Amino acid sequence: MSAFGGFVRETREALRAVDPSFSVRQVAARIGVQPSYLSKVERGDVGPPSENTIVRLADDLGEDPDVMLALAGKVSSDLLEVIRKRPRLFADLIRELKDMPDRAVLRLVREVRDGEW
Amino acid sequence: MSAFGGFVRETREALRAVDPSFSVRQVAARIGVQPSYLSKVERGDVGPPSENTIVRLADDLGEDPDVMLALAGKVSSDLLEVIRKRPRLFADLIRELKDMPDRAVLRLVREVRDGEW
DNA sequence: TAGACTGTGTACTATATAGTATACACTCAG
DNA sequence: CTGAGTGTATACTATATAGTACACAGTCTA
Repeated sequence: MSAFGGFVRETREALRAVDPSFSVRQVAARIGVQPSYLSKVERGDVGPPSENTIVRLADDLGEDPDVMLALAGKVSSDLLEVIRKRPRLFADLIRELKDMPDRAVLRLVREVRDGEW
Repeated sequence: MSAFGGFVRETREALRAVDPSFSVRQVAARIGVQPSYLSKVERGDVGPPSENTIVRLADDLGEDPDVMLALAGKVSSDLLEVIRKRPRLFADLIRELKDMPDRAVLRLVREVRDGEW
């Protein structure tokens, strides 16, 4: 049971407990894959789905797509594009922040967002 | 001629003008691929090589691996790992910085590096 | 003019990615 | 006791990735 698969199964089962439309079949139908495939994904029988499929799944389950992509060992392609456009700048920044505590990075995010600079 | 291939060819040719050991054959031998493959890569006849091969090539050519990976449409796997470990934090930060001018991001990098906070 | 280079064309390959399609056994409400 | 719904096993596939192996024609130089 992969980290990704386990997360999907638990999240979906929790939703199913209060809403029967969160069966494997119905979720699969909504996100546009075969039920057997979603079943295999949940049990880690196959690798995680593509980015698009993960995003549709995250949307259906009400979960954060970036977190679900991370569980699948991926990074959203829009973030990759930002880095690819200015690789030196962002590579330096990310490596610099690699070992910083969450609160330090969070403070940086807020500073940038609030334009305090 | 892809962006990546063109860059490799021009960089290698420039080096070859002053050092004959920068022929297709000899570079290919040093980085561990077939000469015909490197030739095809340079002409964009095939897609860009794997991350490992790009890094060895960047090393041999004395170029920045992050820049060469970016030209190949890729992002270094060590950066991906940083993001994957704290996806919410880094996704927010990167999206926040997406449209910021270079100097603003650079200032941030320096602030973090110099511990001015 | 032979030998040692140069780059490149052609053909092939192994592995991964991202699924589909169909059929099967089980459960549970009416 | 049936029929609608549940999850899953099995078999198959199309495309991409990341190259290898070998042969070939041209050039340069000693």
